[in-house]
Amino acid sequence: MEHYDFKNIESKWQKIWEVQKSFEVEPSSTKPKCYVLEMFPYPSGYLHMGHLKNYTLGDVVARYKRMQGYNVLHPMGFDSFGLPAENAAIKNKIHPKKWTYDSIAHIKKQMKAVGLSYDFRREFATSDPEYYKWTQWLFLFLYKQGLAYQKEALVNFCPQCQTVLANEQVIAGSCWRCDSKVVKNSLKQWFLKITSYTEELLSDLEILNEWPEHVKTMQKNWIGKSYGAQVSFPIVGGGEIEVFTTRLDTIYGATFLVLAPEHPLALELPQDPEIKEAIKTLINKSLLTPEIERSAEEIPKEGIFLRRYAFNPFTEEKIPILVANYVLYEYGTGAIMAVPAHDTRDYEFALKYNLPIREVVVPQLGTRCEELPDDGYGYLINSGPYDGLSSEEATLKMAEFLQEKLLGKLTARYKLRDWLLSRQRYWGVPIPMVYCQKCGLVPVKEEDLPVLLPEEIDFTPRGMVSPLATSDEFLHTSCPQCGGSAHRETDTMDTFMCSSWYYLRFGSPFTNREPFIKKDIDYFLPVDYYIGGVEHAILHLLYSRFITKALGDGGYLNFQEPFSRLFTQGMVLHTAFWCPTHYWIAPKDVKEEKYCPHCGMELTTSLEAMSKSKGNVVLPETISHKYGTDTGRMYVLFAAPAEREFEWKEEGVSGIFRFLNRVWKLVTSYQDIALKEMNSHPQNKEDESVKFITHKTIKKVTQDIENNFRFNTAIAALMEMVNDLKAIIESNNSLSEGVLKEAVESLVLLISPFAPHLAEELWEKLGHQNSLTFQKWPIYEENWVKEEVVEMPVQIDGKVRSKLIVVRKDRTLLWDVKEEEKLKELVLQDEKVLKFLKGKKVKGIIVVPEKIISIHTER
RNA sequence: GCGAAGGUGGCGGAACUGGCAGACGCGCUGGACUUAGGAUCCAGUGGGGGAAACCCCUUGGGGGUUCAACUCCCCCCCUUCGCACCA
Repeated sequence: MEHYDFKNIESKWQKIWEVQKSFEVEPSSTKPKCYVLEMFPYPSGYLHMGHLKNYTLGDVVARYKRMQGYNVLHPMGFDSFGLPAENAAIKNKIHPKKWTYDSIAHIKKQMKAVGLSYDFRREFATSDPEYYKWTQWLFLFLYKQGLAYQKEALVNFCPQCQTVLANEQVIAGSCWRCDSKVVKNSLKQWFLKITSYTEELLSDLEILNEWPEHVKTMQKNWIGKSYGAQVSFPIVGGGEIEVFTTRLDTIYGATFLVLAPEHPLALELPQDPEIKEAIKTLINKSLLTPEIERSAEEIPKEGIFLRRYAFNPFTEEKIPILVANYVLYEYGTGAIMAVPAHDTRDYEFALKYNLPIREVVVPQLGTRCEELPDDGYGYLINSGPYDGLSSEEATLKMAEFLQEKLLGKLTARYKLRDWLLSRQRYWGVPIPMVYCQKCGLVPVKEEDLPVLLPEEIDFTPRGMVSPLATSDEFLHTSCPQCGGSAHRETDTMDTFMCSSWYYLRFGSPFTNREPFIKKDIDYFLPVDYYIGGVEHAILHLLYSRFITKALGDGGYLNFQEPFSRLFTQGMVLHTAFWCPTHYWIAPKDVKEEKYCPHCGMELTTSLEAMSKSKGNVVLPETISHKYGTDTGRMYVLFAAPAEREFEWKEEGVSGIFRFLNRVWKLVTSYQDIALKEMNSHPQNKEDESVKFITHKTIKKVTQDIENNFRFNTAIAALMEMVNDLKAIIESNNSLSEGVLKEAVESLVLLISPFAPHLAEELWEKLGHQNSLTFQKWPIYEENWVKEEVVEMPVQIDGKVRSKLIVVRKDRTLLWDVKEEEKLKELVLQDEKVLKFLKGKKVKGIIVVPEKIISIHTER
């Protein structure tokens, strides 16, 4: 018998799919669409097991949906602008462009070798001028909508990467890429006004029913809405300080005010030059220290009294004004009312500087707080006319008072801030703006796009200035408005801009006259299944949602949300080694157990997500060369539930390979069975068993695919099917061919999304002419998913003591109530049951149809 | 500190709205076929007791509800991941 020759089979079918253009798709007026998208990769050399898992998840859905009759859009491309290309280029002295496109070529080859069913005609890289032309167009669109603006701002700067970072890219005060501490610098920067959409971004989370809850929570936290009040405190001697508080009810306990060091009033208010100096020192200090050290719990609170006072509008007392490092300028108004009795931070600060503490909210009237600070809600004391009110009532009453006196009102604040777009780096999309001496800031004309990234350039990072500024050819241009001499904006865009709209372009990549043809987008979008890692839960997804909404308001789109269904897959982990001085050490370089090859330091071993930078990648080829890519695909799906991370281990792979071989042997023993016309109606008991196995499996696999990517159990069900079929076939020769044909064909169809090459070959061997890409997915008959004979366990006092064999009526209904009574009689005649009931008194019998019979006795 | 997810054999993991815990796979043990097998096939495999029939125990720990609990309730422990001076 022919053996399972995966090498030839795989290349054969990959060629056929290519020649037959199996996966190319166009909008159709008759077929319903399904848009399956995996997050496209950053092309950093090659694909590893983590990518394989991600793309296979999508591929299974895509292939399944095709068989269900959907017109499936399944595209792929490359997120190819960004830092690593530059870093690699500097390190290896290759141009980022060459490095990037070499990478892309290699990765594409790998993708094809895996048999991913992409429409490669739609492929693009975000660094293609044909694509970034439209990214620039998008920027101009936002600019015209008033959603892009420039601002001198304190920005997060990473000294290691030599670039400005968005707030989202600062993780606990460190750079998201290299972990260096981030410092603050002042620079004129481009921002996108994502805050115009804060409320929509928040409230539309409600309609994303098919998104994982935790991702929505993360976005909610990031947007960070909090309800409170803004209150003006009049300054003694004129002026006022506005604060934001979520605890208006505690305002009688506000015994001092605190300004952030950067607050403009911090330098204006004090009259004493000594204090001014001290404040300047404090400002510098808080700018230079990273926002928060990764593991350090807290920066010690430091403050300076300005020797100025404000009136508490409620108590009308004079309270001191201070400046302190624990108040953030970016949040709220940059100033707070301090209520030490009911806020831990204020309490700590008050103790240190000996400021008054006044308890104003108690848990129950007539009691006192057990311990201060106490940030719980309760009832007011020491609060004048508000005494005795609950926190809630008091807040409303106090707000009325504020409104009357025009001193404030209830309001909400958000943590979300505008998206800092500018990057002082080379390998990115040039921002299409021009500075004219006469006209000022002028957008590049649409017909002059793209503003090409110059290739001959020294792209080493130089800190606060983009490398583009060193290219005279790029820099000097004429003004689009007056034609006079002008120079270009030299900053490039954050690469999240590139990935914030790529899913739209996939729906319509063939036009070079507009970013996309609306009619095509109307058909294919939104994305039905979006699959990728949780690491993009905030940044990429929030930006994409924002861009979708902005384009929608501009009339370009007619849907609210770009991704209807989101699936976050668990990462593939592998052992990695870490040296405190030499960072990640590739496992292949670790010879002496756990010692750094460079310095001999002891290495830290940990499980990490596979990534090139950690050196712990395993390539798909290590499996496909030995077992074939179908085995590799199936293994990453079988090893663990799709949403869970798992540690890569090669040991388990052979199990899948053995299984595919069993499938091969089983199916090839029925060559050309498809050519015969046969009735699949069962003729005998064995036929019925086979029929039952078949339909039970169809049901299970279908539901597992539909129900949240439960591919691991779907594959287990297929294994069970094969095991059971083999057992029956080997012990019987009375099986009807029609029933067998149905079983074997179903098996091949069911396995095809997972192991498409094998399935195609077997389908052909069975005698079919056409590729099974568009074969109909099998449908189970409800009649045949339940076995006729049911074995019911009998429990006595909670322990299984016997089993009762019951025959189902008409395959559907098990029994009616009368028969339930009969079963009770029956079970009391059972020998084993009688044995265990000896000397006991039966208190009750419970019959759960299809499940169990439970007897309990008096105890 | 706050929030979320999770803890089941030697390992990865199954178990639908409470109904036979350990599906499926790896590994391991024994056997068959073999010059050989790291190929294939068959059998066994949670722990303990017993010659056996069988019996007892077992889903992080402790309590509870129920005829019946991995599943529900209360308390505690541990792990992972988010957020973290956000007023």
